Amino acid sequence: MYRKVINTLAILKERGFIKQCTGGEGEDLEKLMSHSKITYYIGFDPTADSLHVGSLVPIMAIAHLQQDGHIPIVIIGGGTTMIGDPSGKTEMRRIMTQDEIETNGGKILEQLKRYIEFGNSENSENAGIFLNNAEWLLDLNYIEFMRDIGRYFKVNEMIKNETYRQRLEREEGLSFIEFNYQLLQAYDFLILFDKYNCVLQMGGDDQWGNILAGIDLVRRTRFQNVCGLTFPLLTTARGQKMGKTESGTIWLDSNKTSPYEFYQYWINTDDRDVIKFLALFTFLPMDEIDELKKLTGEDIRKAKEILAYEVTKLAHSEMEAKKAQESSKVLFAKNSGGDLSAVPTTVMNRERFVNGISVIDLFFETSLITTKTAARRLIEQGGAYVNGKKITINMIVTEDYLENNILLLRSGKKNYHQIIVTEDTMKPCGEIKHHAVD
RNA sequence: GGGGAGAUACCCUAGCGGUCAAAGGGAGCAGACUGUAAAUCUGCCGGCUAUGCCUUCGGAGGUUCAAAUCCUCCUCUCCCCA
Repeated sequence: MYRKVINTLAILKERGFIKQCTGGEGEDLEKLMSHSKITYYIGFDPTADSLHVGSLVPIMAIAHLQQDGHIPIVIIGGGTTMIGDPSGKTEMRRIMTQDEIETNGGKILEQLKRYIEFGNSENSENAGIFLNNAEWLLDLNYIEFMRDIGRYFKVNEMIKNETYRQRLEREEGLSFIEFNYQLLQAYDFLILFDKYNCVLQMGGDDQWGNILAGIDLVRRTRFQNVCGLTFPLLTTARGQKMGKTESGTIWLDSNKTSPYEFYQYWINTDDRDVIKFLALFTFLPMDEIDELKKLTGEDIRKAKEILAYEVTKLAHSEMEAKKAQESSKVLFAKNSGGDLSAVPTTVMNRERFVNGISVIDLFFETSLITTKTAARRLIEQGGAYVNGKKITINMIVTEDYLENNILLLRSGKKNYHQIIVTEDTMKPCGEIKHHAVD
């Protein structure tokens, strides 16, 4: 391991993971962590069947701590999701079934395994623990809960909380079950403290109030000091939410966002974000990152390439990262003859080209555009290319255009798509899905 | 429970009988410039078998030659009072 710094917290701090921390500058936590290995937890939202780039901050934070020997607990909010966290939401969230949550949770666990070690047995001293809080929330008895837990929450304190105050002030309405969210999350912390001696909860900065509520609950019921830590809520330099692009969310699931697209997302990082992202989303040592910080102008692209490669390697695999990198180099750095297999691909039968296929139809059948009107517009505006040549609206593409049974389409400056032509008439047409391979 | 306001394209928002596929802004796309960055400027921005046709203005009906605009009912949202 590259680690030179002993103090884990210092690592998180210097890499930009810490927004707020209990105990001033985190002295309490520092003390706790220096004495012994601690158990800490983060909750993930199981509302989607995949995590996305926005979840990478907590994931990396968990990984850093685990690499230092601490024991992570990941919980998915199977119980709390059924209520919906009002934090920062203007509307109530859709209520999901346990089934959906279970399924999503399973997929999320698989993704987390790339970053965090979860041992089923005692194969590791600090293997991660994966839990669904439905386990203890679903069977709660209302009266008992009110008596044992509810009594510790003062409504006048709660409504001072930013989360609730906004909702109350705007008179948008805050339903009683949403108001209870904080109690449940605090209760999670208490349960984890009791069962696993979990002493630290981490989360996005919007979770600060909920985390403090949990800390209070443990103090009041168990007379023990536990800690909390929040991550900054990241936006890109342009003010976009992390992981959201024009074309949608950047998922960790390779079926939803291919490794190539994933790589492209990162290599297109804004200049101003590169160093910050290297620190947060890769395990590169800080002194190396400091070196990259010296790059200016066009050279910053080198740092972006490293960022894209490293992050893709973590999320998918070294092989996928290499393929994505090579394909990108062929397309953008004009390294000819390289491997283009990572580029989004559509397979079509040779038959289609015998009589020729109109460029509108050709583009329409790829994921480059979604309607024929868009295809027409793209071509008319001069943004469509086949094999690097600008095309016109009436063009018909025939076998003559094929180069080794491949057509390379381009939309705009940087959206590539290849069409592979097959002789086999039995093979169905369609997009090829990319799967991450270890 | 009483009173009021509203639901318009991806989002915000105008339109309030024909000239409305629907102003403006944002987002997005394309072009120029560049470094697969940012900023800036220009064009596009419902769909299609495309100088025309089709479907849109919460839902269902109705009035009219003509409805996003008027009427009726329904659904939902917000505000004020209790």
